[in-house]
Amino acid sequence: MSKTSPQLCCTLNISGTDQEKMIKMFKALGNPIRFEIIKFLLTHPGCITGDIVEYLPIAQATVSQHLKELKRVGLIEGEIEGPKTCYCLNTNSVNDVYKQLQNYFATHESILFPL
Amino acid sequence: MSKTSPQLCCTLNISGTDQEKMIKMFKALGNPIRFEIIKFLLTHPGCITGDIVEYLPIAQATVSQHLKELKRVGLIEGEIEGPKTCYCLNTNSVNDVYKQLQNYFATHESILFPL
DNA sequence: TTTCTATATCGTATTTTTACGATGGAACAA
DNA sequence: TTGTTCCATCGTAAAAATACGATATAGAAA
Repeated sequence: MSKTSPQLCCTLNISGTDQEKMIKMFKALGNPIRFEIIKFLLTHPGCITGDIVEYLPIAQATVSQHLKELKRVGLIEGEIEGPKTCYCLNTNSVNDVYKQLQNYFATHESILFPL
Repeated sequence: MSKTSPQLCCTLNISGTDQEKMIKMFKALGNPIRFEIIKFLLTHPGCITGDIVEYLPIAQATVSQHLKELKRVGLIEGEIEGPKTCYCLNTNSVNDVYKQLQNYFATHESILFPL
């Protein structure tokens, strides 16, 4: 390619795009603790912070920090109920990312599924 | 759940498992530069390091570092050809991760695809 | 009211990531 | 041989992530 079509430089000016959202979600899922939280919420929808803290081998403050990050990127939602907070997956966001991935695979099918 | 089934603590002792591999790939894909490299390889299979360096707005050493990381987690492969290195996606690994994701979605279909 | 419970946030220490220039080595060209 | 190109690695600086104890706050209970 160096000697053929000189492709324009990639600028990475993609703030707010779907791709950027997907990258943030990948990053969030790329941490073992946060991945376990997502898995836990799959099997325990609507549980409270304390349940997750009890399940994980880390301090409560750290769990809270991870929950905040998962909420920030849109993977989960928290609903305050009195002194507790109920967390559940944001299924819409999760589905959106999954659809984007499916789209990537469909678009580059011949490369990703070689005969 | 706090008052019902006391679930065992998650130990995160998952070294070498498929899940750990997937988490590492998520982490690798959770960086904008590395995501762009993967996208570039989708459209420019078999290109050399210099092509990627030319495309991205960062230094050659940094690109090389990211390529090393993508190779480490198994998303790409590099083949040395004389003084150059040809990179391409590891389609097997990519497909494996995709299949795992499909499995997660299928297993928790009722939660992830609410009516 | 006071006390307790649940959880978010603060402050901070440690580790990891990211980026760069400089260097080194391997293969090709002259 | 010498010089050049390509690219990985080294050394390092800056930024971000991760973790914890301590604290604050809001609601429930006493």
